[in-house]
Formats: sequence, structure tokens, C-alpha cells
Amino acid sequence: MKIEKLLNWYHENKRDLPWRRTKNPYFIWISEIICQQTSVANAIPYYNRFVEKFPDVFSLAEASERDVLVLWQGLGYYSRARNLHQSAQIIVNQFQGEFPTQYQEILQLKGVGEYTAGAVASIAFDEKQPAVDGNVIRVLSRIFGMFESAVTASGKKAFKNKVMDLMKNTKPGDFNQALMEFGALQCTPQNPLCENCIFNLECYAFQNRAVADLPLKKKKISVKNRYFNYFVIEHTGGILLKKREENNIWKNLYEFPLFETDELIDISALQTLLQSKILKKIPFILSERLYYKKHKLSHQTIHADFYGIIIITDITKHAEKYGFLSISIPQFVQYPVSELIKTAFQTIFYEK
DNA sequence: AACGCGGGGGT
DNA sequence: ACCCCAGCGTT
Repeated sequence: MKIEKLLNWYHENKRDLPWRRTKNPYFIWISEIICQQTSVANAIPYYNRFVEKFPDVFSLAEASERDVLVLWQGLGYYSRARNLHQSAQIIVNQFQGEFPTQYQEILQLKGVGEYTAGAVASIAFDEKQPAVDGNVIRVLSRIFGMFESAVTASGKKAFKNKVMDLMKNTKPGDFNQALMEFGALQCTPQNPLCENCIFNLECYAFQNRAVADLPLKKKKISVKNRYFNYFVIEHTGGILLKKREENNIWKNLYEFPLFETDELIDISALQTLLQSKILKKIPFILSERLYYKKHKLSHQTIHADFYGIIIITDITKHAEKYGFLSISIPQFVQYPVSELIKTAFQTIFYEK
């Protein structure tokens, strides 16, 4: 594989991405975290909003986690935002706000693994480190006929070694980005553009009709069903929210008060269960189902029912005991929520 | 090594 | 319906 050919291809075909206009390690870092498991097209508007609101590591460190999560809302994998915020505080407090310059230091940051440390070190500081992402695995698997799994320790080592070997005499930042960009634009997962590929004569997969078999497929994940019964508790001028604090989906995001069941439950059974287990001495009536959605994620399907609930006593007196937060309708946008809750809220309060 | 963690887009 | 996306942290 002639590296010169790859770099020429990159020079002619690379996209004009906002984070390619800077070598500021803070911006490079933000872009890499946002791009984790996220398609670039989806990442761009989030990146632009993020760096506008938090133009440097100090502004990010000083922000509340809640505000950071609001900006992350809809992007998914919210631990990225929590770790980003925490790492910004580490950079301010332990590195005097100076972004760490070496791979090994960058790797210590929360939410930064081998890929991201390699990407930031190579792109921002020209350190010779591999950045092996899904694109790189796909390109190398096909061109060199690598049948190693990318999840095993030996497989990871094989891909890193291959990159280190290839990048020996070139600028690491450009090389890593070129390889990734080639995977994103040319050597795509489905329907790669093999006919006009600059490497097709030497590509193992193309020459051996194995393009569809490489890279090795990941094991399929099982999808679990969950049943969320939400309660839309309105009172004078507002609604009640609760912060999700368990180590679970949507940690530290907000939602309506929730009662999860392990199977589908109808409104009368829910009324009974709620009375006996949760709202023991508080009289209430479940009125109607305001909204329903089957919210499908890659690893779980959430069957979400949203019920109106009328509580006879003044629920705000009990709100603290249940950890509820009383907010007005306009304040809703100040709280980070999942797409499910966002859609439900809009439907219930603005389309009824 | 396996699993949990979101949501969107392409086919 | 299935696959994949500039992966990481925890178990």
C-alpha cells in the first residue's frame, strides 16, 4: 500500500469539517468525543453548538453538568458528556488549564480510550500514535485480508501494529485522518466504491470477492423490552420531574415520575399497584393515557405510557420525599431529557 | 471477554 | 429488519 497515494487521495477528497480548521487540542478533543459512535453528519451541528457555548476548557469546567447535558440532548451515549465535563475540570485543576500534550496523559482523561488518545495526540500534537476506529478496521481488513476480530486483545494489537508500520515515514495526524476518511467515503460498510478505488488492484477483499465478508462481523446484541409507566402530574402552573440517578440508561437526565414494570400493565392494574406500593396513603386517580410510544434503541425497546394523574392532596408537599422537582412549563427546556421525554412533552403540552 | 450505553441514517 | 457509526467504562 503506497501511503503517498492515500495522502493524495485525502488531499483531493477530504471533507471540510469544522474541526479540521484548527489544531487546538481542546477543539480536537471535543470533536473526537462527539464523533464516538456517531456519524459525522449528525455530529457537526452538535460540535458547532458545543464550541460556541464552551469555547475553551475553562468555560466547560465552570458549567453545570446539567447545562452540558442540555447541549448533548439527542446525541445519545450521555456518559460522553458527563466524562467530558469531568475531564475539563481535571484539566483546569491538575494541568492548570493546559491541555495534556502526550498520548499517555491524554489517555488518563475520562472518556478517552486508546482510539481517542491516539487521534488527539496525532492530530493536535503530531505524536506517532495509531487511531484505530471502525473505519480503519474496515479498510485494513479488506485491503490486507486481515481476518482478526477487532474486539480481542490480539486483534486490536494486530490493527495497531499495522497502522504503526504504515505510518512510519509520514505525518501521523494526516495519515490517521486519511485512513479514516477513506473508510468513511470510499471503503464504506455497504456498497463500497471498489470500481474506482485507487487500491483495488492490490485489495485482498476485492481480488478475492470477500468485500462483504470483511471486516469480521460483530456479535449481534440482544434487545430487551422494558415497560415505562410515566406520570404527568400537573399542578398549579407546573409539572413534576425527577432526575435519573441510577447507573442505567439516561443517567442524570430528567423525566416524568416513573414506575417501571417488567411487563405490560393496564391502567387499572397500575392504579392498584401504585396505591399499594408507592402512593400508600395519598389518594389519587389515574385519568387517561396521554401518550404512548415504542421507543426503539439499539439495545432495548422501551414501551412508554404517559398517564395523567390527579392527586387529591397537594402533591408538592410530598415532592421532596419522592425526589421530585417542581418546574413550570417554560422551564422544561433548561433540563436535559431523552428524545422520548422530549417528544412526549411536546405532544402532551403543545399539541393537545 | 462480554455487556451496557442512544439515536440516527442507510439499505 | 438489520447494520453501522472518528468507542468507552464497568463487570
